[in-house]
Amino acid sequence: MLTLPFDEPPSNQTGSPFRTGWAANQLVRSVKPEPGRAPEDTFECRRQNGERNDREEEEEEDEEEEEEEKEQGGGQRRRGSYTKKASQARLERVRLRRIEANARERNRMHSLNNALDRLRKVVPCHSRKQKLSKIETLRLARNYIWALSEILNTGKRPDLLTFVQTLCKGLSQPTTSLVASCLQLNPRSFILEPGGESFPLYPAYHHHHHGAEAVGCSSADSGRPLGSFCGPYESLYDSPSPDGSSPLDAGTLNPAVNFDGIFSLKREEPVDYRSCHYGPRYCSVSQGSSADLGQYDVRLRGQFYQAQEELSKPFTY
DNA sequence: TAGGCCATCTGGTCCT
DNA sequence: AGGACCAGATGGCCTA
Repeated sequence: MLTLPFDEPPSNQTGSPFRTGWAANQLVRSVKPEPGRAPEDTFECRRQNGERNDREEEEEEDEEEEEEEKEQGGGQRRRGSYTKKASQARLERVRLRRIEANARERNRMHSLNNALDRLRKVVPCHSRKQKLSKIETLRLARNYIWALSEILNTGKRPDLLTFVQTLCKGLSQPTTSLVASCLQLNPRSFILEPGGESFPLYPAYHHHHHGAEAVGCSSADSGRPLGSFCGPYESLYDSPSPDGSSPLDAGTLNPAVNFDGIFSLKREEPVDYRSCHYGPRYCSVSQGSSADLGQYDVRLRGQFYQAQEELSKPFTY
């Protein structure tokens, strides 16, 4: 399922929260429930069980200490109160450590989310309005890498349909639809059944949008079954699917410098869109379709530079 | 309302 | 000892 983007990732982990007294704030928050959060979700309340465990442990320790004192013939009251205070301090330390650990964990997850956001931006279909879920982002990225590596390995251009099928392998239907919309394909034409076979075939493209432009191995307006297209994973790809073994698994993929096809990892000559296999409309941002394509980025060709630049950035958290 | 996704807390484990 | 990493639990939000 696609999820709506949150306003702004809690990014810029410029500093650990507890360097700015965040932990202390949490101590306050632990007493006063955070608005919008159920009371039982507060640190204090949610800790009830764990806290009790900690306290039980502390009390057990205290008992042990007292027993030790008795054994040693001590057991004076002053010393007892002293250990009480000491255990209180220890308890505070334990609580503080927990709060700090929580903050670190939160930070860690934020870093992970930031990385995922960056991944979302370099994945073929990037929507500002509807963002891919984490799992779908990872799946799409994997498929994308797989597809690119196959292109580099075989040196063949995939037809659009095959390419999109590869991208959408294993994705949820909403994500598949999104990718299809990005590439102006009819999702029904290539959505794979669980077994990996295509659904019964329909005219593949939105004729109303850019006309019946021939794409791939077939003419779009012929109504020819998609089976007559370059079959998925057949003509182009040697490996059966992204789910099977891939060159990435084998570690045989060399970093490609120039592939004069759909994707340009590095290009020395000016782009000639007449040679673009998918036509110029797939080489730039789409706009104005029934699926409100204006909100999407399709990262092919020229946009790939941007993607690469994005990838080249050092990871900053 | 159920299900998906997410953020957060938490305790355990491993590593330095 | 303390931090990083991980997975489970929990509750909130959103959508179909």
